[in-house]
Amino acid sequence: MHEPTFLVLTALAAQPLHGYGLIQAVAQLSDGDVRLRAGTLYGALDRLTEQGLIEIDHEEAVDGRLRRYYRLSDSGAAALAVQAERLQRRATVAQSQLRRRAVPGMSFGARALGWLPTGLARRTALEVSA
Amino acid sequence: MHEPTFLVLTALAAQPLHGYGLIQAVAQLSDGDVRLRAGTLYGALDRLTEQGLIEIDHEEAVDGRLRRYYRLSDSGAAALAVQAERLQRRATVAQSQLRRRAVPGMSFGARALGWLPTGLARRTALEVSA
DNA sequence: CCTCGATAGTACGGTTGACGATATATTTCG
DNA sequence: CGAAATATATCGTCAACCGTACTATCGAGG
Repeated sequence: MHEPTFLVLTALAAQPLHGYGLIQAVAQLSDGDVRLRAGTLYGALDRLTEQGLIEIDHEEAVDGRLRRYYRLSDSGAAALAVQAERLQRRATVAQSQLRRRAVPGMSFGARALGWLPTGLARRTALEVSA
Repeated sequence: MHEPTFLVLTALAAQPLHGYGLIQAVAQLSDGDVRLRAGTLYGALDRLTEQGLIEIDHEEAVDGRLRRYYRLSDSGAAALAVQAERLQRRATVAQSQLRRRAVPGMSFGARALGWLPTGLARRTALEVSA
């Protein structure tokens, strides 16, 4: 799932919204760094509806203009929760890897071993000692 | 930036790796749920090199097979850090939005004020009644 | 001996999803 | 009267990812 899609679900988690409202909600929730384009939004809305992650809540005609409100379905809420946890894990892992990088006084062996492909670890150790 | 790309940078943050090593490192770092395909990997590697986020560390010929090691550049490390923070924020926002949703029997006031310190909650309640 | 799986890289075609541009229509405000 | 905000929709394009297949070496097992 990409960022725009994720943010659409995030916005709909709190309450039903219509297209234009979503554009603003997403901008707000992302601190202004994701500004949904119409093409992205309505594409995502159609796709998510088809996937059953969101549903049409109701339609309203205000002054001849249609407002179509979407709401998050139960399976959409579940999907969002799973996805949020996933992002959390990815962020944590990346930060922990970055910490391994910075520290200059750390020995290579202590840093690298443990998850290196077998054989490669042995080879590398030999290279270092050579 | 998509997940595979993000995980490639994450894997390279700790130490230089070659293509095949990256496939395994990414699988491990993602708890097995992202298994990079050759097409994805080498496409990403070329793209990231062009963008200056990674660099070729060195090349090795082992048994007639080429091993090309890549390392994370300084700007790549910066980009990864920024991206990781971004994911963290997205995850947090999504989880907070989901919390607002769940409880259906909760009144508006109780939902909105539930987490506020008592004194502040009374203030807000007055504002609402006004 | 020969196949299978792991290691290692390259090439190509297809699909998805996001994006920019554009069209349309109404209300509100200066 | 025109600009900006509100509101939905469509089109073509492109980046990124995916599957698959091809090349190649090596060790293990049948």
